[in-house]
Amino acid sequence: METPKGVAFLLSQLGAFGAQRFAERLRPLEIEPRHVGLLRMISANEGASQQELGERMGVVPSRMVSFVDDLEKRGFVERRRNPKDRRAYALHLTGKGTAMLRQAMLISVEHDEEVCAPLSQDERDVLAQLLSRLSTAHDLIPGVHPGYRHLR
Amino acid sequence: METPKGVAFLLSQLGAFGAQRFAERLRPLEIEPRHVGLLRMISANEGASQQELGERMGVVPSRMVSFVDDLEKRGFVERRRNPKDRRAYALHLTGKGTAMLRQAMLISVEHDEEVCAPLSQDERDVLAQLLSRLSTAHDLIPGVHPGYRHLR
DNA sequence: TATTGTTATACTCTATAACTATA
DNA sequence: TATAGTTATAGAGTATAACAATA
Repeated sequence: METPKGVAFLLSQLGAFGAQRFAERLRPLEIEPRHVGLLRMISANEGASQQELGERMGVVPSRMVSFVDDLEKRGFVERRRNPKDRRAYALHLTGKGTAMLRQAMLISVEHDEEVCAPLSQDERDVLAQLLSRLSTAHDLIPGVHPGYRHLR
Repeated sequence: METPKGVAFLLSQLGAFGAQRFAERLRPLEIEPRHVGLLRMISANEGASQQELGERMGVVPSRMVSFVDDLEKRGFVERRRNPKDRRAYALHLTGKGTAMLRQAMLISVEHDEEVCAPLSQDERDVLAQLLSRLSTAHDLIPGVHPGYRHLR
């Protein structure tokens, strides 16, 4: 029974490897990949409520609480009461949060450079294009990682 | 702050998506992706000891116990005492285990087909070749998923 | 003493469901 | 009654360390 050389296995293997390396790179900032994802999500949807974001990311409400707590404790995010509906919060990045997001994005670029280092520039372009098409064709949401999702 | 379009994120996103789909496909067999990995590992290393395999897969000894337990309970694997060293087991696939592995490999091929469906045959070949090169360049072990590894 | 496998334990993560406050 | 957010809780997964048998 030979070793699988399928594309799906390689994607999963490389994806998991890259995610681990990215987490290591972020460690000095005392932040995790999923927090970067949430910071980006808030930045792209300023003022959205917790559950709105949770729905887009596939995160259950109770989990969103501690998730946002993490970022609020560190001073990266503010929960502002929505005067129109005082049950809901409006989430906003603080200056500190914006700065942290920017740093994380820089690390993300470095990380990408490391992952693609074995390829020429042309090859990277081809790879990026093929992966983008797969991602789109399988209805994956840009910037949303399926690891956030709970199945079923 | 724009959506990341980096290769590393796409790999992680597609890899996680594919892993979830593969797990769904295996569900009727009441087996999980990691068990398939272990079956394959045993098949490729008949007679190896638990800890030998654990070392190759990056799985800690205590975890290997319940891992192998799972497969033994289902009758897929046999623990045979090694007469040369009666502390160690020699792991072997049963006929049932071989049949299950074969079935899982068929599903794996179907799964690969699904993941690659949006691409032409030529594009799949290009993608497979680029991913293989990345995997090799980053010293990933063929058929061994980093998710089995504990970091540090 | 060292090594293979096992068990006990403690810790983390997460989903479900009950709860509160507002609507 | 319904909804946003929260808390309590229980279950799964996993690593560490202590342990038994054998070397």
